Amino acid sequence: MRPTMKDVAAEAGVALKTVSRVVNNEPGVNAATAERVRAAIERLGYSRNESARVLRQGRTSSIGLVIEDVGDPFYSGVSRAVEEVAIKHGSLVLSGSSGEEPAREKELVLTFCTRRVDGLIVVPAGSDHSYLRAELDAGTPAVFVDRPAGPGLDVDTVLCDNAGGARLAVEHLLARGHRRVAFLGDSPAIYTASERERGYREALGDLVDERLISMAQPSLDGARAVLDRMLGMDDPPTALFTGNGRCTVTALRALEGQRIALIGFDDFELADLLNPGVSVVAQDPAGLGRVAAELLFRRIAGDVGPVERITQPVRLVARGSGEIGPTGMPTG
Amino acid sequence: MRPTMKDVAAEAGVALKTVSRVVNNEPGVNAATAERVRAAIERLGYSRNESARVLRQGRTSSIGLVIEDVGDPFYSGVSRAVEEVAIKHGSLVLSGSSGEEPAREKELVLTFCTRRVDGLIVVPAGSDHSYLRAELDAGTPAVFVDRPAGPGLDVDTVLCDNAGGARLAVEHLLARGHRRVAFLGDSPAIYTASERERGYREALGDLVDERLISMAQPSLDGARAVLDRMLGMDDPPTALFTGNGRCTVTALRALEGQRIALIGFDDFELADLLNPGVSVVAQDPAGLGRVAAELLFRRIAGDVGPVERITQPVRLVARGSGEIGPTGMPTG
DNA sequence: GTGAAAGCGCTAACAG
DNA sequence: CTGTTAGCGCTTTCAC
Repeated sequence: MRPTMKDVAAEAGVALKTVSRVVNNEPGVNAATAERVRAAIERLGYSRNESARVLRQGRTSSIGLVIEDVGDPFYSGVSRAVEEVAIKHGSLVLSGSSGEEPAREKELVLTFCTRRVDGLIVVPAGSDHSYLRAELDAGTPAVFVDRPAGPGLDVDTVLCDNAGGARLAVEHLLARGHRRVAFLGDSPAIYTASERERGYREALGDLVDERLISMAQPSLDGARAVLDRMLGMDDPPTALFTGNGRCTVTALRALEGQRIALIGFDDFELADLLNPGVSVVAQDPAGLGRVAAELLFRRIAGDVGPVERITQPVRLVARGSGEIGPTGMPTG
Repeated sequence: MRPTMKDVAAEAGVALKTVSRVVNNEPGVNAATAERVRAAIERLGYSRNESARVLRQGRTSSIGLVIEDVGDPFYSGVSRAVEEVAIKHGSLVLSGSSGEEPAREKELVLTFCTRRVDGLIVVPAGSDHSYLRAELDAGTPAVFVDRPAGPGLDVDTVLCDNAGGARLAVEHLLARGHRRVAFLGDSPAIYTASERERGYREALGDLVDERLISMAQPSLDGARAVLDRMLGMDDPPTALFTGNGRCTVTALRALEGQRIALIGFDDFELADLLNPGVSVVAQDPAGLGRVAAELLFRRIAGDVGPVERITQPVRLVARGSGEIGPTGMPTG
């Protein structure tokens, strides 16, 4: 169907290998011959079959990316950055969403391996990654992003400072006079959620009140019930710290305009347009993706240095909601 | 390095082909033999090299997806849906962002073709797709999404009703008494932008005033200047129609709370949380992606019916900003 | 400079 | 039920 190198060789009246040389810009081909080959390629509309090249060379020039959900702005930011770096290295990206299901994560990773990707970038959904051991041993490097690999797997990891960010947020609220700070986080099974909870507890110290902590998948009704209960207490929270972007948005909807200090983990588009603007602890998804991808390509290129564990800083972006005082009035 | 079928065959004491049969679940293998092979596979940690299979079968079980930017929520929605459908068909997705650059689009498409993807889904950035002719002729089906292919290329296309949606928005404003409706759209070189402009003009008819139309890349300062100019006129607009999600957000920022009726094309997260809620013409990115992918897989499966041009409906979501009257007061 | 031959790991086609 | 042979399209090796 499609013309092959053999066809081009016949058309140009040269040997197969000469075509290969021209296609790969290898030196040692007479300029006139090369020109004849190029003409034949043009005439036949030849394009190299990468599958055959891959089979022979063992390098696919592609990497696998497993994230939680491309539809989520945080992960699509990571995605975009990874793609960018991959292009720069002449590599393509095979990507898939795990939807927070460990089985799906495993399936995607193994499928990518079966395609012999040169490397893997994984936002893990599960906590058992023993299935990766064989692939790592076979020489496929992997970098974990946003969450660490399960126990027993020593692998490059790029995280952001979850606990530190949470401390930052809570300290910001404490400095403005709050003593009753509630926490709405995602399921503690998720690494980032439990790390942020840890930072929250560390910052609050003796002020921790278990009744002000709720860790669960954020549904609107659920959040509403939780907030109603908390705000109905004798000593209700005067501030709220939400554990990720989805929690923040859910909480904002559930609050229905009730005025309470709020800081959310994760920045989101339009946070500045709400009234008051939503103060957040901002991560840098693009930075996360870029650093992870660059590390991966270093490994692919043969870097066998010790396992790296990189923590990216986060920063607090004050927009108003986090600067409301315990009495409901804005503070410095 | 990695074990091959040959290794497994040796380990199990059978012929290569028997291993192949077991790996592919082909019938006609003695249960005991199959078990022996499976044990060998397990022992050696064998996983099939998909590259070799691809080379032999000519099917890569992968499709290429070219969008404008994975980081954009609209396109990541499309992406997610495509991925979903692909998984269902046992296919992987190679994806890349064109960043609205025709050269990048072409490069991505051709790279995917060189990898022999089974099919292509393309959100075109450019308007010349003659480079695709050879690939289509070679039997690689393609579906264009969101925007049609350039002239001369008869190919399956899934669009949404851009002009109809724009009409819907403008008529909604007209019905509430507006006579001065401005339009802030993206560059008219982009198909969706010019289609929406067309719908806007059709709905307004004689009320069109060229001074109320601005079509350009939406920068914040640019939007601010345009809006200042328009709102400073003797007969300023009382309503604004924005041509896509980015334009809407930019306009909202530029307006800085100035109260004017507004309807935007494209829905966006948190539109309901702003005050007033932002009325929009909502597309269905997931639907767009799903329909396109399903059509593509029908083609890959051999459907050679006539070229399809599918238009997806849009719907108006009233949230408040589009229901402000010419005097600035809410209307029914 | 150029070319012939071998083989990457697998599946298709046929033979036993 | 099992095995043998050929060959997908390319790169590698070595010979001319």
